[in-house]
Amino acid sequence: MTDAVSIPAVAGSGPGVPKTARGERTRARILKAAEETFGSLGYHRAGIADITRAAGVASGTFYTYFVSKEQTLRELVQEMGRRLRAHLERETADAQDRLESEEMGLRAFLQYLRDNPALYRVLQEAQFVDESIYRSYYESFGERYIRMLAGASDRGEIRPGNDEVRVWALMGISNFLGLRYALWEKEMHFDEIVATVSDLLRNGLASAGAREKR
Amino acid sequence: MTDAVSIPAVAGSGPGVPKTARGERTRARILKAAEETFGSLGYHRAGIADITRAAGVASGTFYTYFVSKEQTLRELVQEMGRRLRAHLERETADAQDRLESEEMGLRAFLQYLRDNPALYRVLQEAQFVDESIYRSYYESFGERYIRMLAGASDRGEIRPGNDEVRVWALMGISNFLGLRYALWEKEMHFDEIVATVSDLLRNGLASAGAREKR
Amino acid sequence: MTDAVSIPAVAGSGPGVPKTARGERTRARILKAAEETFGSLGYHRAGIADITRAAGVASGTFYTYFVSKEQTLRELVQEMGRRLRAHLERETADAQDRLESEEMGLRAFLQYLRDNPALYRVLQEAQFVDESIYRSYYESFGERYIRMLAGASDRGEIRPGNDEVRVWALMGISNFLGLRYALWEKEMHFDEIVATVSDLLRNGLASAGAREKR
Amino acid sequence: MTDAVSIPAVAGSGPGVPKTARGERTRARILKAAEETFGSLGYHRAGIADITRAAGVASGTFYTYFVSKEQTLRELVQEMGRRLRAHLERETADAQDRLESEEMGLRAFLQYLRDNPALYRVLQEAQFVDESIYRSYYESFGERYIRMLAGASDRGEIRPGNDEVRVWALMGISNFLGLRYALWEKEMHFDEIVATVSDLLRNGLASAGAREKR
DNA sequence: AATGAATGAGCTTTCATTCAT
DNA sequence: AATGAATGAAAGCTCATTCAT
Repeated sequence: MTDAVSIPAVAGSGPGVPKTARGERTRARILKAAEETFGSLGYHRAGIADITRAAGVASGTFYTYFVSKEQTLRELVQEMGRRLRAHLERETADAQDRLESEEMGLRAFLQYLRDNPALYRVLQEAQFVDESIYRSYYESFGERYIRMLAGASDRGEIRPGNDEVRVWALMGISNFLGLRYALWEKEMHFDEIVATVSDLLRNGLASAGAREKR
Repeated sequence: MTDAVSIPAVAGSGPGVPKTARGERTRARILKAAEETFGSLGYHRAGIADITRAAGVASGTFYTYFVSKEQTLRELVQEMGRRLRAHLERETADAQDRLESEEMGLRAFLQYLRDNPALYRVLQEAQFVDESIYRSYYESFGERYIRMLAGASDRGEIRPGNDEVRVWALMGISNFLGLRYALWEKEMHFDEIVATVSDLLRNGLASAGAREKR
Repeated sequence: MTDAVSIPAVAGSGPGVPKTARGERTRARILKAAEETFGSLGYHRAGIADITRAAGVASGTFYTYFVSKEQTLRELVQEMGRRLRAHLERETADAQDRLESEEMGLRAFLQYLRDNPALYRVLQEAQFVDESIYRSYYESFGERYIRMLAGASDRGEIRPGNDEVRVWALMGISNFLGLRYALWEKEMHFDEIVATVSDLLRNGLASAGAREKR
Repeated sequence: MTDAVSIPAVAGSGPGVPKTARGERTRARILKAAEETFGSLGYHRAGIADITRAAGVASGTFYTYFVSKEQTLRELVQEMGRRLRAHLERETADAQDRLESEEMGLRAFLQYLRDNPALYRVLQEAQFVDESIYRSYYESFGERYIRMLAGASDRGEIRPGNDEVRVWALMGISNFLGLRYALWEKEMHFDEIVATVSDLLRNGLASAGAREKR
């Protein structure tokens, strides 16, 4: 967070950081077009030509601001991660406790994904182009998440447990529900989804009668 | 195995279905090599030449048995799905109830993934090559799963709820934990993971005091 | 010389050494076409497409046998050097002494260059693509040459002197005369050229009266 | 210097001949940078951007003073040739006779090349970019040289002979010795080189006993 | 005059697929 | 059935040059 101010992200890694406002605009247009194109065609099917066409610039212009297709994907993943994180923080700011925060976070995530479907595809494809960026995406996500669970655990809001494992479980839940209900079939109301997960987190899956053991 | 008869168009597809035992062996060698190669290099980086080299045959031989690289991926996903399902069914056969089945299933999945890391990558990459095969993989998986939850619900083993949503949540949990602990870092004992998830499913995430609401 | 038998030159560095006679023929056709194309258009202006067109094969076929344009240039220089050396050895075999050998060698070189004009251009351009190959071309040439002068010096055929310097001077003479009279303007009879150089080598440039000093 | 007036079309070519002193300076800076860049990277590897970066100006500024990369090379060759010729004339001014002039000229050439290594590369590469400029470089050089030999011949300083051939032989000697001892390996003292060539020119290569014939 | 963004033709290289043997 | 050579479309990328400011 602190470095978000002093370091202009990884943006400075391009062959030429734009020096004029016009250049800045063009660079942004291309990055946006890359997001759309990767999102719709997929990273591998998307050619530089597709991106520049979508951006309305000549193909060579891409290389005025980006070193390579792959490097652009990296930058995109980081930027999209930043945006998502900012969205989630904003949307969960009013939560009274962890459980409520989980509910608000899940709903916010589903909405965000429905509005930004490219996020999912770009992220998933990045996984096999450069695993490290994908890992760092989830690990940076996970670390904060773990701290939040630990805090909630200390405050007695949630049961003690292995927070790392629980965090990855929770991220898995969001991820799959997002894929299924925010990207594939959008017929189910998010309230229903959130309520179901909420029940799972508040009461578990087991019926009261099956709750003993371990 | 039985469906290999009913869906021959997909399972045994290829310009020439092998008629000799030797041909059968060659085809199997190539498919195995494709699995390994897709698993290690990834679908896009893997070339037909890499596959045939790994299989120990000439590059042209690939097309004696397979229509295309993409079609091969499809076949692979189906076969890998079948194998995984068979494994899980075998490993959860002795479960006394749904919760126990969940525990055994998760452990079995983690083990399987650790032993067959290619499964994850092949499946994930297939998602963007042909979404339909990926969806049908999870949907066919999900349908059985939903029926199981419904049965357990009827038997009073688990709380009533939206089974479809719960199934996708559960699949998300397995998937992420598998990626994190069976593929990336293998330092955590599966017992710990299963216990944590088990606690979540049996008692929820919330502490007893925070359990009211809805 | 000895390795010319056991090691198939640098030819084996291509992506695929041809395994069939047909492949052997194609590879040779491409290399020949590369020589012609580099010779006429020059290394930089010559595209792979020019080469393959001249060879009568598809553009991709080039990469069946060669790793890159640059690597091909390297191989070409080595092969052309070998051929020239073989030619000179053949043509100077009957020389009675060093001076006669110089005459026969110069004439043979001029003739060879006139018949193989590509040699000059390919070699000169290679100099700036990969200096090492150019240096090794001349140095391997020079080493033999030095030994010959040393032998002649021992036998009293030539004046004692710094053989290395003399060799480079002699190579410079051939080179420039070749460029001027075998490539640019072919109007002068080689006899005249050889006679002039011969006089220079036998009697020096200075008139008898100016011959003292040092 | 004087011909800068008579051949303005070539020497001062450019879309806009600089009118201000500042423009003059910029143009000179770019030309100097071109020399350095062509010399170090080579004509083909050197991009306009490399040149302007070295000159400390924006890339577009190049075209304020030069028509094209190729045209710049041409101008450079001419200028470098002029400078070399001026240097040689200065350094050989005190020579008493032709032989001494050859010695002083060779030494001066070696020194000049060692101090201006770009000369060699720029010249050699120009050869295949525009043969005519290369030819005219050597031919203009050669013509003066021939006249000098003819004069020396008339004065009885050197043996009569085909001066054109001898001139090209002499230029070849300088060229190769320069490459070998002023650019590649600088370990040998120029005195030794000059002495060796001097002996060759004064007494020939042949020992006294082998001097008959023709 | 000077800047730096923008252009787009052209290049080398890859590789799934087909063909000839 | 099997081989490996041959294909050619397409991709990513470069860079001399032009344009807008």
